[in-house]
Amino acid sequence: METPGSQSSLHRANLERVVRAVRLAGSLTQAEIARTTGLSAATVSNIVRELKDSGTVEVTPTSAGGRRARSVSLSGDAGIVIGVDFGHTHLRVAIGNLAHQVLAEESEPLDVDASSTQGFDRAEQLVTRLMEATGVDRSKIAGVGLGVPGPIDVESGTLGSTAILPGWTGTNPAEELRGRLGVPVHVDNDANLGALGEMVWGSGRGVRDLAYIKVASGVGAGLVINGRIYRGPGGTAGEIGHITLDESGPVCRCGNRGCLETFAAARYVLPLLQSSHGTDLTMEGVVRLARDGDPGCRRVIADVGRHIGSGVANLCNLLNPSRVVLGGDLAEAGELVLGPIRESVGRYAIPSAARQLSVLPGALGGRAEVLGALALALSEMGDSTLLDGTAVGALQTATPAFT
Amino acid sequence: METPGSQSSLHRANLERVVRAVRLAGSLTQAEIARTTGLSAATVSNIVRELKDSGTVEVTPTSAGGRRARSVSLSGDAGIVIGVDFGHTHLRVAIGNLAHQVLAEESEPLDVDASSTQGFDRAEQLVTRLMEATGVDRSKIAGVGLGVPGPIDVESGTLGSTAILPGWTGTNPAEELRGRLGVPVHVDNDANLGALGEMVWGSGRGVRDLAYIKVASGVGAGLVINGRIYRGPGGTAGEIGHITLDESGPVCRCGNRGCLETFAAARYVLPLLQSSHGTDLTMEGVVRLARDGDPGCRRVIADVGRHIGSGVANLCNLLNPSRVVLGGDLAEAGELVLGPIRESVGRYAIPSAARQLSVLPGALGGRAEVLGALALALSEMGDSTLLDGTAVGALQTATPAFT
DNA sequence: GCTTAGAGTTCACTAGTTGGACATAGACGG
DNA sequence: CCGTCTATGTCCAACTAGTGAACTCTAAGC
Repeated sequence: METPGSQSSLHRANLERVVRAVRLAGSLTQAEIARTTGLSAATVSNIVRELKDSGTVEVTPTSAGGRRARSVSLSGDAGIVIGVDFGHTHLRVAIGNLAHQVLAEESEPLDVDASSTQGFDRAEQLVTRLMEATGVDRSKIAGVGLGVPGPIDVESGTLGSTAILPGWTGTNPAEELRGRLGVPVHVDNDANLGALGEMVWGSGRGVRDLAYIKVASGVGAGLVINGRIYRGPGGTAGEIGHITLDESGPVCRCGNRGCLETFAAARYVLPLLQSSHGTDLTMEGVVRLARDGDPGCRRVIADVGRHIGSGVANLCNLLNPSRVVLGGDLAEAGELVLGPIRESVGRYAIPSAARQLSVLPGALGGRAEVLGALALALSEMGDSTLLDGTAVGALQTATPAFT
Repeated sequence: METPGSQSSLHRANLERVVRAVRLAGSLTQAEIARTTGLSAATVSNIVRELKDSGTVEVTPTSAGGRRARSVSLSGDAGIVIGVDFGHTHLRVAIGNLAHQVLAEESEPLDVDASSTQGFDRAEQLVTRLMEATGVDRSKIAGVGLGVPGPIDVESGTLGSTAILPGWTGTNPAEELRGRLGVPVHVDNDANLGALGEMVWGSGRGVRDLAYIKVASGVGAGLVINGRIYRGPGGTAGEIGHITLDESGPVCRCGNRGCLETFAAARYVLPLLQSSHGTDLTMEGVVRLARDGDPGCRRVIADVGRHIGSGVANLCNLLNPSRVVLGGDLAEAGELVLGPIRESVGRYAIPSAARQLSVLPGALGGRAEVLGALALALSEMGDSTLLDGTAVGALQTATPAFT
């Protein structure tokens, strides 16, 4: 069945080429498809017919302006994907279609200490509710992307260190959700998904090499290299939170001293303000106070920024990305934290690496991870879900918007 | 002419598939080619005939053992590639064929302060001499890989900071050599080429993600990610020498303080031994003395190792490679330096990242860079030199042994 | 209303892969 | 020593799929 060098494989590649072109552009006429893909008009004509028959694509008879151009676009209801994001304090679900449009999105608070069963129950309920709200049939689900706030082995789907999610010890979140929803579930950690989300929909659009730094209760980074999430052979790439900034600094939960995390993560930073600002402060609260002018909070945030900048400088020297996107609660602080980051990067990175680097706040806020989960589902579907007429009848390109 | 989705492109892909299979295996019968590539026997038959006619491949009429299997192998003289490596104190040239065999190799001392013209003259002479020694016709040269010991913009071929190679200011080494040899020249810096060399022929075989750390007069790293050299959008990835280990450490030539380089590079380390061991010490000398038991040299090398280990730990946390290969003069120290590196990595990297990391000495010694230059020439030839019957008549696969 | 130019379709042609038939040649057994 | 067997490589007819050219269609512009 698999004939890797045959004409049919060429045909499939051409189908994917067309779908990718349409997805990137939103909608195109056949002539435009022919120009952008380099295929001949005749071939495009055949391919579009085939895609139309399989329901992957919609042809709107008359378009704007011109002579008689029929515009081709991905049919929104050919299939949908679902993104699920478990955070430390929330659960978030989004539903999108193959055209990269978000149809519905909702979040609700969720206690970290909730048992995993309870978490999955809530997730399933929320998915069901949103599916009903959008009115799409459940059989249309083509895939699910799942985000968890901790180290996870993408291959096996098992959680790494379970110290972070105590209630989840021994569970396999992807398997769990697959069992409940009956569709393939792809899982990754929150930093990687944030990177993916910002890359497809947010501050990382058009960039092939970026680092997404998420500062929350921990500090993590999602790395995009050559347009793809890079996880490393062991799956633990991006652990920027545990690079050493000061060998004799505070002891970190990882067992070392002076990790970036001990200078930047909420659990180490908030206590600094306890005596002056009370004990029930959150990172969000600190950011809000800082924006309102509170000098102590401003100082703390600037210090955090400087330390993050040191870490980012090391990252730049090693990887030389063209963009760094800051996510997590801290990103809300805007220039209050970005300024010090840029300053530190300018000081500690070699000039040629820092020169063409831009440091931006994430454009998606807390939505980055769910949307990244959507993107994960879309991209993973890529080459596995073929258009074999059956099932969703959908045809997806590999790495949708990553070209 | 370029029809990205046509049958001819499929045909070309199949040609490359066959050549790649043959290259990886050394020699194969047609039936074996059919099995490994998944193509049908008939197609293989046609392709082999075509390749034989174009001179890319040789068919030895009778092979070992079996019925009547004719074994197919790359014809050694279908085309050759040349690697040229400029070091701080030497010039090295190697000649190889398309079958990944090194035909000749030679090095001679070269003063860094030599004018660039003199350097290129010497390189041209050495190439000519080796070509005569191997008896291969000059027209067979398919490509040249060139290594320079400093930052270079691979796209434009221009040298970056010329502080390191003062006599070379304003030259474009690739252009220069292209002019003299009349063939395409591809250039990269020494660390990247060392990584490539070790990956194809040395300690990095079979690994898709590795870092090659070269410690010489400076400290640099060549990163291999997903089987390809990663240079970063700005071309300066791998600058591990300038990650900050100690914010109040010694001032580095880059303008910062406490860079890894100030603890590990020859120019900063050798002075430590001046008062006790005299002034005309080289890194090689220190390594030799250390191996012979000199306690001062041992201590210095161990300290260097510990600092390198700190840098490598940061690199592991960020990139999580499966292997780190140590190159440069320092690698000769073997366990004297690798031990402390491993120890530091174990201490400063998070356990899950360090767990499946192996730290090995380079297997190629000072040859890593030239051989990497060969590999660069081979891989760059890949998709640009098509088999259009003309010229070398050669057909190369993209990224020869990197699959 | 006529012309025109770009859009999409049809058709004959061609490139290229495939399965099956066929020839070949060594190995094995009698 | 000879027939049989088996795997190899080649040839041929069938089939798949892309392409250029001719053709049709529509709306804009004069």
